[in-house]
Amino acid sequence: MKIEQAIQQKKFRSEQHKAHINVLYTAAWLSLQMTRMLKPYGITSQQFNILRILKGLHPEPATIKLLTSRMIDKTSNTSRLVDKLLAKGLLDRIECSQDRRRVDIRITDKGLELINTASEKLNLLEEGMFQLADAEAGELNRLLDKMRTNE
Amino acid sequence: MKIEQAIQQKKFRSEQHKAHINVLYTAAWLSLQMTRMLKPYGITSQQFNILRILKGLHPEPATIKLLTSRMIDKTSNTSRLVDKLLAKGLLDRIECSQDRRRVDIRITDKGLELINTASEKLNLLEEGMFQLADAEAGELNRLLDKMRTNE
DNA sequence: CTGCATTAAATGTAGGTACATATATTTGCA
DNA sequence: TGCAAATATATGTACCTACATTTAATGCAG
Repeated sequence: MKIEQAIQQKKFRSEQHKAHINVLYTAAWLSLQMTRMLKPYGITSQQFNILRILKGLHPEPATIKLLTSRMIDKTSNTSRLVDKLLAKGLLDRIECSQDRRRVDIRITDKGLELINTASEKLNLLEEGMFQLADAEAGELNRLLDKMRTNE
Repeated sequence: MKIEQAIQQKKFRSEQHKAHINVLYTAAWLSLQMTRMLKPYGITSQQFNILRILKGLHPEPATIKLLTSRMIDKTSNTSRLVDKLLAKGLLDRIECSQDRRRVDIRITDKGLELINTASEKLNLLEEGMFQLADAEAGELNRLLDKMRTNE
């Protein structure tokens, strides 16, 4: 569906303005797909994001600071998200002996198992979702990176 | 900044997967810019979205249902957002006499004034933000629309 | 013309974000 | 050494989303 139909707006000030709206709309749509897909696993997409980062580092631990720097949403409240995952037994929190301000966080076996199963589902979702050829996806990445030049 | 640096991840499963992450990241970045820009005006970006739609319709009113269908985020809680704007005197709510389930919502002069001032600021922000040529923005729109083919 | 499905809007609840501020620990330097 | 600045994490608050449920009014089939 074209963005014009999706939000029932015929005209836009410019192609740039339309692209702004289109990025927001597409991200909301992608988020919703992911939220629904993860629901049966009892985690949210932000929580999934944290598990994904921890899986990549495993068996090395991460600090809250490291997790935050790798999050897609930079203003996420990592401490509180970690609390939720801890309560579900999906990760461990160990106080760091060298620097007692820091906390080492490591994914548990239960966490690894969950993310492996959920990732398979997510891959299937992405396959159906992505109608883009490799070259098109590459161009999309280039354009998005360029859009954020003033980052 | 490239997405690889932004979230400190060197490798992605595919260009498509990278594009998925990139759309989410770019939207979060755009949202944050907008949130901060609107802060001095005392409204959030969701509230701005509602005022923008009402301005486009003015002097015609909108129902909650119409507003929802035009929102960028389809799961927004339009009733509650309208409540907030009503409390600030930026719109009026009139019960509809033909169909007493419905509520007619119209932007006030104060609302129009606010959105006109805020829009100027937003345009300036967008000018600085968009490094994309018209043709590039057009291509970005095409690719995003295609990404959501299964919508 | 009545009873039930449908529709429009509001609301309860759990989880998230944005930002300011608090708490604890470490570092650096006079 | 001692103490202020810097750093790592946690927390309070206001606003937001996702979804199920509620309330109220309308439409329409028999």
